Amino acid sequence: MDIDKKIYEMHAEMCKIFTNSKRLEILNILRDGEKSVTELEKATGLHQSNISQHLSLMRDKMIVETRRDGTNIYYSLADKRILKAFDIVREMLYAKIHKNAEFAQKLDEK
Amino acid sequence: MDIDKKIYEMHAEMCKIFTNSKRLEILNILRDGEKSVTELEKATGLHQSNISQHLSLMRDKMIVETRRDGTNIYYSLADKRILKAFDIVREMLYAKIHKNAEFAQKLDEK
DNA sequence: TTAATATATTAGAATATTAGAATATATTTG
DNA sequence: CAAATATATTCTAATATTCTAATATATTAA
Repeated sequence: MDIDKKIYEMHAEMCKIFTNSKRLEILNILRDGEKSVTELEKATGLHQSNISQHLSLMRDKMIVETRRDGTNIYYSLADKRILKAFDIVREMLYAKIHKNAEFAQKLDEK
Repeated sequence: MDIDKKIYEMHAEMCKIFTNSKRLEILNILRDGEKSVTELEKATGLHQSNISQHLSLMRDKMIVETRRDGTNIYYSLADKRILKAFDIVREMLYAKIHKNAEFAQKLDEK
């Protein structure tokens, strides 16, 4: 298969991970370093099974890595470069929000 | 609603656009500048209706912009910053491929 | 106005994703 | 070994996404 197509598919596949706001929240919490499932449960308020599902998915896709310490399992980012990509998207979103706000204001002025 | 949650949701929503390899291919073609639907049809080999659907979606989400010239409609990127994010993801993917290849080679050596 | 070209929309079947409930597994402590 | 704690897995109903084919709309040229 065409190598370019393959990369597009891998890219699309990776982005599927980022289509869930809870997963993005989890990843953003991991920005500061590894966290256990329980810590993530407290930080997000999600059900344990649900967090575990999200983490399992992200581990399969090699977005996060794990380290066991006793009964705890600590999750961390496998490649911190993803944070840079997230930051760019966030910049774009803020710009979009700002643009929309300006547009709304112009409508009000009429 | 919590502003952070809102941003995570917008981010997730935007990433939905990138979960389709055809859309990523289209966006990458637009890297070089605006293209008409027909040009994109030729470049990708996709059905016209399908391209139109993808473009319509990306236009709704303000990822691409349009300009009409006669019967042609030219599509372009609304915010070129997205390309930088794509490049980071691609770097990560290449690193992952490389890592996997090394691992496979170690297995062979045994 | 009619034909030709470019683009958009709709409908529908196949497939994928989600959260939560229930259950299972693994580790430590007593 | 039994109990307690932490984490993982499985199942299911609801919802969302995909592509193709068919049809519709818009613009230009004759």
